[in-house]
Amino acid sequence: MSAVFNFKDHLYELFALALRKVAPDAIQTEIVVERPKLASHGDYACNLAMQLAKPLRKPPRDIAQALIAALPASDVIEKMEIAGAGFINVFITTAAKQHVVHGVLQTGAGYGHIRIGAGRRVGVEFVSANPTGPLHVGHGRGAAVGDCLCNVLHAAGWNVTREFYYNDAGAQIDNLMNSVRLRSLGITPDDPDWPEAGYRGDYIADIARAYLDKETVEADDQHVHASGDVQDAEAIRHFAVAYLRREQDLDLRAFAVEFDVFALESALYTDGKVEEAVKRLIASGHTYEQDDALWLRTTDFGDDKDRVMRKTDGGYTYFVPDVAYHLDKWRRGFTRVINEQGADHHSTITRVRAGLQALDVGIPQGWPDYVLHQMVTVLRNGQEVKISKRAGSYVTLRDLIDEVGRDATRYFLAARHPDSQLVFDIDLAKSKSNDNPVYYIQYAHARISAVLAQWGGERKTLLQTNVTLLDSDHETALLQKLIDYPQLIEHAAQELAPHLIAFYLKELAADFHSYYNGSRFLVEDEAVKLARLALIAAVAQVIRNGLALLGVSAPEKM
RNA sequence: GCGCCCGUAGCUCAGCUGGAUAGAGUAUUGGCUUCCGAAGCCAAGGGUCACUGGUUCGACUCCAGUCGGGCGCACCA
Repeated sequence: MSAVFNFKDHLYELFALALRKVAPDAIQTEIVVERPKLASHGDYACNLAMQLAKPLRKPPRDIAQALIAALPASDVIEKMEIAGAGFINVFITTAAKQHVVHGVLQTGAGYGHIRIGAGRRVGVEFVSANPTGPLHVGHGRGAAVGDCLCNVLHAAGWNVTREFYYNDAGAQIDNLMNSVRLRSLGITPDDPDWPEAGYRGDYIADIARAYLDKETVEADDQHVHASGDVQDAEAIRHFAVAYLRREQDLDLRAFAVEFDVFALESALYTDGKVEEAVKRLIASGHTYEQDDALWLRTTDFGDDKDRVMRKTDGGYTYFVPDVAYHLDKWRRGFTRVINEQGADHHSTITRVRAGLQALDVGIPQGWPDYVLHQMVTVLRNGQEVKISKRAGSYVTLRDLIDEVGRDATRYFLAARHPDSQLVFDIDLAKSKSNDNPVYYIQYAHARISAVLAQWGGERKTLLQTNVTLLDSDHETALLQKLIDYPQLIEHAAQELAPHLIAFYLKELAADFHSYYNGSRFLVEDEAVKLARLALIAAVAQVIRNGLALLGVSAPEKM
């Protein structure tokens, strides 16, 4: 298949050649080829002439004229126009655009897969909830954004490893153990003796009951039997962590999110990785003893004050195992790592990066990358929802999935820029009507499926269909939208912005619905019929591909 | 007080590394089905892009400051 429909890169190359001829002394000038907002401005526009106006000291329109004259011939270009201050607007021939239909139908689920990742490895850590309670809506956002990001990076040609880190060591786990122990002894959060920091949710009582009933839970490929002994703190701790890990796994499964690696904080201690990292940091000379504690001079690496590594009581602060953990990631060969976390963890970034720099093992500055998502508030009947019976003080992910379904939950949590605070409107997500974008997109897919089913022909017929009849406004708009899809993947992967997929799909669905209302497909004229069916089959394919990236289903009937 | 994020239509939000007349959904108003799915389509109204200054041929976009909202500022994790 020799047909070109990556017109953007194609034009970029042509303009680069023209630049060499017109302005050999200014070949470093950045070339930008973009899609204009208005159709009257062509399919692609280049601002190179305006960029060159200053170095060449000539009017941009004259330079544009020269660039056009110097541009190598291309049979995909219908015409070029100079517009505005000196834009070169390029119009692509409809014939060239039509090739995309066969391109999509031939590559199928692979359409949109590009090679910018070049098979390089990237480790993406997300969710990483502590095993101290059920997953809540904030974790859900992390799961939806992180999973979609992984899918996008995979489509962009990266070799992605999904990783979940859980803190099964430290003070909060002591707190969990203690809360379960007290519950086992019949003490409730209402009791005056209940500790201030104790976990209060109903799930603590569930764990205590299971422990007393000597249940067995299966989590992380191991079976943990409860002894029922209320005095055995270690046994309670072990059981409680396993119990909550199982619950979180069930939540993730319900959300259709899978991980390749589960990393345990406790293992970093038992494997000696924490000790080793500490030794390296001391050897690096960036540490010092003060007030019976060991400090890391993070101010050497841009922090605003130094941080304690080893406390007076001999324990390490949180970021020390975190540094050890990231050293381990580095050694596992992840030259690129992306951590998707809630924005409330922001303060650790500087510390972890500083620790990694202090190790002096060749880790580049600014490694790893972070994607931080802002807080989620949940709305019902226009009121903010805070209370969940199970969790005590927040909305669980399971509640949301049960109430509005997996598709809508994933869509709504992934469809916003991670930097923006998110309002999750339960009533909107539940509504099976025109105000719900998930159904709007799925409906487009179901409509196409229905038409194709009614036609009843074979898919391979469409692969050979003559598509030169596709030239109406609606049809060329859809062709261009399909052409844009691979560039969308590239953009979303570069910007680490999975929400762009959701917006694209809404636009694609809108273009289709508009086309649908103005056209009939199962018409008498066989050539027209097959051409239109081929087009909408390609649209359905791209909707499927895009929804798959979001982890949302593409039903044939609704 | 310091750091990070945000501020775009009544509401929820897009706006790509600066580009041409700032967009969508929803809500409001008015239209469209003898025919493939009306969970749809078409149209209208709705804006000081928080504010001020700067950089630029060009600023919603970049920089500085102000105001407002969120999060974080432990020898917690």
